Amino acid sequence: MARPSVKSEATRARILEAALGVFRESGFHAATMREIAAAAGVALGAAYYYFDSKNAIVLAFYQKAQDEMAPGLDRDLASARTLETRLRRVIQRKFETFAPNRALLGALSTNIDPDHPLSPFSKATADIRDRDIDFFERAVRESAVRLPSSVGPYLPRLLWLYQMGLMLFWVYDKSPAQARTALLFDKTLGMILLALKLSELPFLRPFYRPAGELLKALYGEA
Amino acid sequence: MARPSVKSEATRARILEAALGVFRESGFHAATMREIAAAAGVALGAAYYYFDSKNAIVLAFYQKAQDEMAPGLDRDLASARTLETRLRRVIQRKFETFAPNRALLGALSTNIDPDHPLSPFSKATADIRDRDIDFFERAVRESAVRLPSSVGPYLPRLLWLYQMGLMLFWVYDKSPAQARTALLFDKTLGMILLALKLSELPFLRPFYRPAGELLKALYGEA
DNA sequence: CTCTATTTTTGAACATGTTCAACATTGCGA
DNA sequence: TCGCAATGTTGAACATGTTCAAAAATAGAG
Repeated sequence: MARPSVKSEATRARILEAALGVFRESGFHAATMREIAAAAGVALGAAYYYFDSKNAIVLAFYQKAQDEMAPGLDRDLASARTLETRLRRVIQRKFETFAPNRALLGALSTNIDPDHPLSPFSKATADIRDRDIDFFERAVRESAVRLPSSVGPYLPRLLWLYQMGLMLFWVYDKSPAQARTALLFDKTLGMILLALKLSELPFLRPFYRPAGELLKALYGEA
Repeated sequence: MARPSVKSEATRARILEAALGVFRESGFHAATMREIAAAAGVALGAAYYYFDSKNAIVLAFYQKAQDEMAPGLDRDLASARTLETRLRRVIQRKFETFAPNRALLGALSTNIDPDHPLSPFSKATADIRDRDIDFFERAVRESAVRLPSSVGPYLPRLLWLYQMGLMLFWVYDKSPAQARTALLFDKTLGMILLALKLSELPFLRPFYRPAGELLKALYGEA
C-alpha cells in the first residue's frame, strides 16, 4: 500500500503550474486540457487523475493562494486595531495576492449560480469561503468598535459579500491599474464604517430596524 | 430576392418553443442542441441556421419575454404615481413574467463576466439592458419625488442593478414560493426609498457626499 | 529478489457545441 | 413556364471536456 509519494505530489504541482501558465497565456476558456497536459509533459488522462475537472484546477489554484495568503493576513490583523485599518489591510492583501492572476480569478468568480462548482456560493467552494469569512470574523471580533446588535452577528458574512463584490468589480475593471476599483473600495469602505457609527443614532432607527429584521430572517437566528 | 417568409418565422418559432420545452425538462445545461433540433423536427444544422448558438436561444427567449412584458409595464406606469408603487409594480411584473421560466432565467443571468454573451452586463445583452433600464428611467422621471442631485442621474441605472440583484436572488431562492425573495424585496425597497428621503437632511451630508462623488467618478458626468 | 496489490499513466472512445460544404426549396423576373 | 439567385435544410466533421479499461511503474511483504 503505497502512500502519496513525493513524486506524485511533484507531478500534481507540475500540472497545476502548467495549467496556470496556459490559463495566463490563452485565458481559462481558450485553454484546453490537452494543451495543459502537453505543457506539463503528461498524457491527457494524467491531468484527470490529479484533478477532477478543468474547474477543479482553478479551485486548487485558489486554495493554494489562500494558503500563501494566510500568514500575511495574520500579520495584518495582529498589527492593526481599528476596524477600518483591519478591513483595509485584509482586503488590500487579497487584491495584492491575486494581482498576478487577476484575469484567472474571473474564471472562479464569474458564476453566481450556487449550483455551479466554481461559484463563490457553491458547495464546492464552501471550505474556501468559510476560511475567507473567518478572516472577516477576526477582523471584526478583535477590533475596538461598538456594533449594533441587529447587524453584529451578520457583519462578517456581509463584509465577505462586500469584498466579493469588490473583487468581481476588480476582475473586470479595465481602467489603468484598476483605479476605479481603488476608488470604489476607498469610498464604500468609508461609507460602511460611517453607517455602522450612525446606527447608534436613535433618530435613524426606522432605517436600521428593517435591515436587522431582514438579516435575521435571511440568515436565521444564530 | 426572397424576404423572410412566414414559414421561416414559423420554423424559428418552433425551434424556440422546442428549446424552451427541453430547457424546462432537463435544464439549460443538460439540454443538447440535438435534442432541441429533434424536438422541433429539424436537423441539427437548422437550429444553427436560426440561432447563432445555444446561448442565443436564451437571448431570444428573454427578448420575447420583454416584448410581451412591455404593454403591461406601460399600464403599470400609467396607473401609479408614487415612486414606491411604480417600482413595486414594475419589479413585480418582471417576477410574474418570468415565473414560469424562473430556472431558465438562471442560464441568462448566472454569468457576471461582461465578456460572456449571456452576462447581464455584456455587449450582447446591451439592447435588452437598455430597454430594461428605460422602464426604471420612466418610473423615476414621471414620479412625484424630490431627488438629491448627487444620485438623481444615476438612479435608473442603480435601480436596474438593484432589481438585477433581486432577480438573481430569486432565481436561486429555494424557499417555498420564493418567500425569501419577497421579504428581501419588500424590506430593501422600503430602505431605498427611506434613504432617498433622508438624503435631504443636511445632517447626513457626510454620508451622501462620498456616494455622489463615487457615482460621478464611476458613471461619468452625463 | 519475486510476487502481488496499489498507484500512476496512457490514449482511445464518447458526448456535445459548433462549423461547413453540399443539397433542396422557394420566389420571381423574363 | 423556365432558370436562377436567395433562402432554407441536412448531416458529416471537428474540437474539447470527460470517462474508462488497460498497461506500466512502484512499493512492500515474504
